Amino acid sequence: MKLSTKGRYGLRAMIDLAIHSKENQVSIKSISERQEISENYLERIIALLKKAGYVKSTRGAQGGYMLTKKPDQISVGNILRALEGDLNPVDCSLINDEKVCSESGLCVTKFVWKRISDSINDVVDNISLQDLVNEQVEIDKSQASR
Amino acid sequence: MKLSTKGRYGLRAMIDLAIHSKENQVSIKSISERQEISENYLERIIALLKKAGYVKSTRGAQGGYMLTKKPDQISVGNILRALEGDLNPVDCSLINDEKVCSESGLCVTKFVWKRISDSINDVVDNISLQDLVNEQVEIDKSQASR
DNA sequence: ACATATCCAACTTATTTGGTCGGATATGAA
DNA sequence: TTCATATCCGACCAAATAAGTTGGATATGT
Ligand code: FES
Ligand code: FES
Repeated sequence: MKLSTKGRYGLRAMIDLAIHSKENQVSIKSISERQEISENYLERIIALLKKAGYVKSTRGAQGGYMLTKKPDQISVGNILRALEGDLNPVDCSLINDEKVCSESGLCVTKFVWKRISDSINDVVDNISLQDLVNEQVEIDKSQASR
Repeated sequence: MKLSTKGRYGLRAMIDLAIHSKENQVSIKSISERQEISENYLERIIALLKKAGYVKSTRGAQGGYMLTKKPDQISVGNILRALEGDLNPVDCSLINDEKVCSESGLCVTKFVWKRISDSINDVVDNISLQDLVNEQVEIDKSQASR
């Protein structure tokens, strides 16, 4: 029941992008330095976010990445699902309508899984990237004044 | 972000025990047959539940397992945490006060992890084993009358 | 031309998951 | 007492997944 490093690193990368890509392109290298994540690995993570449509890129010198939308239009749920796949605690027909569970009619644990799933998705879909950026700005402010 | 088979099998085993261990001891073998879980593996899972204090055993012929408490005194959260460890999406100081996260003062993702964690635990702590037994009885009833 | 970047597939290594196996021990019943 | 039925328990194992690396191809501003 743990998120992988993809989800954790990827969320930090998106916060970093939201803060730094307002006008300029942001390179993998600079994110990697600020966030202390391996350049190579970060590249693969951002590729997933690009494929999911939350990030766009420009190649070549002075190139880099930017968000495709405003941070308040991207939820933490969007980001985590792009990186981790669905956030359901089990693969169950009731939740993701694949035909995984046989005899789902007799199954009672599915009610538990469904409620967990709903609650997780509810939380992450109601936190936007902008919310986290705001928190970060607050933290940085109080750090600066020490 | 998935539960392992331990959690899934274990919860089913506990429901089975709640239904069948009202007066008699219930053997691994019989649970394994009803739930279609390997005897050997189930044994290891139930050992965890025993260690956590939700199940007691009697050795030898006619032996087996019983619950230590009434099903309404055991929550799904109790069971899942005994089998899976904590249900937090990350190992973070804010949540489980191990000193895992360095610079937690600067970290903003922890707010996300905390809210996910709280919501999961809230759900599972508010479903009792008895609730699931009741659902199961309903399902069995409607199956019988077909 | 060249330094700076992204792009991308293949590879590697470490860890976790999902078991199995073999025996030791306990106990009710014949 | 013997035997079948159980739990107990540590060691072992294979497959899958996570986590990260490597090497090169391609694009582009200066
Ligand atoms: S877990 Fe999907 S129906 Fe039981
Ligand atoms: S994840 Fe624990 S402080 Fe950031």
